Amino acid sequence: MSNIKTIAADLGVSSATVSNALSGKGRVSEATVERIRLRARELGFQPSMTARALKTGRTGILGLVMPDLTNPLFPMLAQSVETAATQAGYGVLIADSRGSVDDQAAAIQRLRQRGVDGLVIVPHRGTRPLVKSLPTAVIHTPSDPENTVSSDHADGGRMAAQSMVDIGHRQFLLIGGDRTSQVQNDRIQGMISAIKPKGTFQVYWSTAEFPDLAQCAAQGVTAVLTTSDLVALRVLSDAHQAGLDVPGRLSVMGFDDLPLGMAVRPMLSTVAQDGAAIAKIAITFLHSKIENTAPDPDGVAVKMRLVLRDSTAKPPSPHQGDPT
Amino acid sequence: MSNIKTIAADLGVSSATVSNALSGKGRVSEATVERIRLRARELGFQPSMTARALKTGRTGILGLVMPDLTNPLFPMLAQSVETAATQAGYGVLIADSRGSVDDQAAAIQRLRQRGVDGLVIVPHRGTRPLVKSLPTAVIHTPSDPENTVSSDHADGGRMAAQSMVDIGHRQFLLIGGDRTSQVQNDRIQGMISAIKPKGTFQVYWSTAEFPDLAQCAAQGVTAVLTTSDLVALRVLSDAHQAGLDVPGRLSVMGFDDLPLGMAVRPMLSTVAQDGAAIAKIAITFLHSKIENTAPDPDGVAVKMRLVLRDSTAKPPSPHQGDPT
DNA sequence: TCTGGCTGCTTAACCGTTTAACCATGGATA
DNA sequence: TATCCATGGTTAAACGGTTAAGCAGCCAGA
Repeated sequence: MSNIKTIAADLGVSSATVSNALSGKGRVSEATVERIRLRARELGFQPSMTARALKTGRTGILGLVMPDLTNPLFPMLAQSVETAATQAGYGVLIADSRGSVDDQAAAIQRLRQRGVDGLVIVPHRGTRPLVKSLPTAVIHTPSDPENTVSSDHADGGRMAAQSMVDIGHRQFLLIGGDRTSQVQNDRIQGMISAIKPKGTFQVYWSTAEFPDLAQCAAQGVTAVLTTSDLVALRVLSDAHQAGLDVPGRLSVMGFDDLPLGMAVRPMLSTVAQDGAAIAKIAITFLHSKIENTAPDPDGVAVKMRLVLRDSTAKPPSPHQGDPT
Repeated sequence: MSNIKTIAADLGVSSATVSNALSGKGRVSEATVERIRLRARELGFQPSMTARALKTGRTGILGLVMPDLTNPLFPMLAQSVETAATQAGYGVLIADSRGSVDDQAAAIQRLRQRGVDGLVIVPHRGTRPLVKSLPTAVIHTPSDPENTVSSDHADGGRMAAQSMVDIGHRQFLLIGGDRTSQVQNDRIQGMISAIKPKGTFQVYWSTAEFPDLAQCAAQGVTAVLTTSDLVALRVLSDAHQAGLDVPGRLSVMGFDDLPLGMAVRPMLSTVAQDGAAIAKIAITFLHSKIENTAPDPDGVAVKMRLVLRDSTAKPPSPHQGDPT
């Protein structure tokens, strides 16, 4: 492997000059810079990140801590974060905190030992990461005071519900996945805020009790809003088994725009996160903290995008209503 | 931050002794080792991975290269790899090759620049990674000569099909996702090998043409085998819309055991990968290559596990058969 | 008593960069 | 002509570990 000294010796200059030429920092003549660049290219010179890290104290690596890598959102986030990080010149080290809070702390500890320059944390339900003396971006939900940037989940819920209200729905069923999730609570609250002025709703949490769709429909419910595509899929299945046509009789809205939404028929209407935007803001935030330049303070809540597909439609017109 | 010299100065020994004591390498008296350990603990000493890496030429980091992080299998694999790597004392740097072959090369290049000690590659469709002078574990399929370790996809397909043959199915519909995928081809071949002795089959590739289920059923097909849960989900939906009861009239088998399989009704029968085993073998392989100790040569093909849930059952008995 | 080997440490080089400090040269300015 | 500054470098010291080589002291064996 060629290093800075090889090049220096080759060209009869000092290694400092090579370093300066390549980084554009010191005072080196244009001609020398060219000679050095050329030789470096010829030799396929790759600076040792390790040596640089040792000297500068910066590894150029960011840690990505997620509660559970099997979380269906992980791929999207990982990809977005990786892309944004790469663009900003960082590498991404992953750490799975495997659900437990202790493991989350251990994972952070491991990353820190590896000398990461900063952390992107998707916090474990109900925990404060508490990372001291290390730049940290928390991706959670705007209602979390620790939040750095995230989707505006409440607004996403609101949009989803509002779109249904707008086309005539009045009686809603809201189904959350896990009642301990702050994100899902925010989504539900957003939905409620849009429904309240004109309609009625009931809330269920699927981990506790899955509602009887036939019964709900009989009572006049025409739209089911969920906090996750996975829950919506279950709703679609149950509706079928109950003989309720979707979207003819019942509209079903998912959340998160998972790949399954395109595979199921009817294709799921859902609310998508702008992972790219979130990741970019998070990385930019970290970068400015690491370089301690002025932080970019905007974009804490990233707008979600309503994706209307085939599982939602106008409610059945009243004269076709269920006679029960 | 305390370093090895702080401790050395504190205790009146040389930094070499501290290094030796902590790593258990040189000759240090038991008493001194204890004193050093104690002081290190007191100071919360964390050795600088960076400095160690510079001297030893080992970063203790592995790169994980995947064609597409939004691939539904990524979470499982990432989690397993992360777990196995952590256990072996490695960190995991991720790289998304975003589908394109060029990007895959670029991703590998980036990882190499960061000084990773080895690579776990899930190759892009139809490409040879071609990584020279860097320990590499390829997770693909046993039929790929470059393969280091992977699920025995063909055997998984065989198991899935055999289980259906065993309970009486004779006419099969096989649906692949992408005909250019070697993994999916192997699965299909495995299925065929089990069906051929006793039954008949047709193969479709869903990216090209999705079969008309009603028609297939009319022609006597009683079981649909897919190469992915996502495709199976589509089949389930279509079957519903065609009025074909699953599993009463049609059995549907997925592949990969994605989370959606538990959310849909009927719950999907599927074939699961043993990600933990694959990851462990891959990491062990890399580790032995890195330390160039004798490699552990077994376990190239990891057995898959048949998960029978509610979407598969005996075929309808002949006297209830479709009269058309 | 001398030799040899073991024990328990120290010394110092080294890994490959970065960077502060210094220096020689030449041209412009006073 | 003496002074000053800009230019284009060089030198050497870090960064924080690892590790080969060396060395003093001690004990055992001959």
